[in-house]
Amino acid sequence: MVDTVPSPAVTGAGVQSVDRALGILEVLARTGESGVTEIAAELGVHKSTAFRLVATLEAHRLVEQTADRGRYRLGVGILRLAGATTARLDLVQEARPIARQLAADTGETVNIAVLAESSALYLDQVAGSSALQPHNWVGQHIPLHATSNGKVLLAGLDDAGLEAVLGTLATYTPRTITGHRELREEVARVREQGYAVAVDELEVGLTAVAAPIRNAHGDVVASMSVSGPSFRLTEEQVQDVVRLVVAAAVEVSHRLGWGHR
Amino acid sequence: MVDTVPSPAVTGAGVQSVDRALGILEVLARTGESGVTEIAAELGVHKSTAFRLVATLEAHRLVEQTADRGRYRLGVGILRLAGATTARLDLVQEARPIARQLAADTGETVNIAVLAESSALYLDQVAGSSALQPHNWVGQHIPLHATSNGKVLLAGLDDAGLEAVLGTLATYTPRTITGHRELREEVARVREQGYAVAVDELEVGLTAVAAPIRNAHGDVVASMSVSGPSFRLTEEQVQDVVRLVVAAAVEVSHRLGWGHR
DNA sequence: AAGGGTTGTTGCGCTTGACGAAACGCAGTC
DNA sequence: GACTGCGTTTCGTCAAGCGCAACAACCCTT
Repeated sequence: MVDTVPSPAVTGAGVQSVDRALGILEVLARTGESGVTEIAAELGVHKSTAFRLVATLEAHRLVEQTADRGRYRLGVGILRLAGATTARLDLVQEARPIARQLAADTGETVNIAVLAESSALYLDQVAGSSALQPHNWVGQHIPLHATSNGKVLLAGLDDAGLEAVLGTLATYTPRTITGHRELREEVARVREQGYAVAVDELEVGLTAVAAPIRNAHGDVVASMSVSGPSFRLTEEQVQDVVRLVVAAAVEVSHRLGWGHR
Repeated sequence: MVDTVPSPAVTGAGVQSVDRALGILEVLARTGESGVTEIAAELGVHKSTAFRLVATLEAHRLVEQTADRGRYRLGVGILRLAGATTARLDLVQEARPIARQLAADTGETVNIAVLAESSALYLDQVAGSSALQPHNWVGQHIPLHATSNGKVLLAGLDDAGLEAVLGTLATYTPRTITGHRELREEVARVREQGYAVAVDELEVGLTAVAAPIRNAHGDVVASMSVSGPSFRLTEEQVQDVVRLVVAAAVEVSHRLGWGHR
């Protein structure tokens, strides 16, 4: 196969039609909703081709159309697959009931994240009781240096690994840590105290507290966080939340075999 | 195309290779982990075909292999897509058309409520066809122990959470459940039968039936109810309404990803 | 160590199945 | 009412994907 066209959205490896179909899923994930013509243009293929691929995806419930002759968006089949994906991760299985309890106790949203290729990958989320809820982070890659989860995961690395993932540190808010030296100091602090706090570092008005989850060997395999609007998580409240998050993370760690000699 | 083999797992509609690739995802969702040979047998295709499809899926991170030459399982790309899906999946938005249909079928008012800090918060309401209509509850906080919606939401909690929200139980009518023990029994009954009924418990002359709405993890995230004057919702009518409400709630749950496995 | 029996992986022709062009039905809209 | 946009359908063509078979690691048992 030769690269005749730039083909912007398609990686171009493997079975062509499958490759294009998966490209459609990615387009829909990015745009939220698109028409056949729009998708075809994005992939650089003919309308009819895009239509046939979309129809196949629709037969498997991976996409659905909004009206009888309307645009397309991602469907519930994706959620079923996602459920099966997390079901096999015993980390999520073990952590879920504890995360749910933590969400109930704090009234805020609980997230579980792992380290994946220089960023934090969010595996699971339990919504807090409040009507005001943040958007769903599950499946998203989030910068390590601007989140409480990320700092906990960084603190779990040794110095060599830490160095490897530190590239340029993007600025999200005035409070984002952007200097290598400051970040290293912050990571050392997290390591020492066993938890991390991030106030307005990723988004102004967003506060989060995170603690490490360890496996039987004591390695930090994941991070559990409570996050909510800064006006609800004031400095004194954070102190209470820290205790709860750390206790919950320790409980999960125990379930994963940590601390049993 | 002729049906040479039964081809059990594949629907057989649309673009063949895409259809097969998506079939692989479904196989992996079901088995959790499979080898190329196993997958090929399941789809009724040659090993090499299965391998190429799997490799394409892997390029998009939808599947990943356990070791360098190992079996395959669903990958993190699925989670990423799921994140984009739930971002667009609003409970109210998904439930709206179904609630409207339910209101049309029953002729009564349909409400959707979530749990919010020891009370039921009404998110949406679709008016029934009758001229006699209750006032609009949207945005109001309603006691959990005196409504069908509230009892469904209580039934979705574990025992610890249930205990936490049970304070003093206010009396609204002679039929309001006010004893902790009776309420616990009622909640247990709701849990078992999958729906709740409240007759004259909040207001004399007001009858309501509610069923739980679940997310992809099976958690009860909301409750959907049909309510109307008790003289229209007689005991026999309630039986029909129960079926309709439960069916509607299940349909909404499916749209939110519930029902895998 | 040597053997058979598994895996997952890779070239290679043949042909089937997916592609693009164009036409179609249906909504709005000027 | 012609026009323009959409999603959908049909159809002939040809290359893209398929099955075959050989390959390379890995387990077993011998």
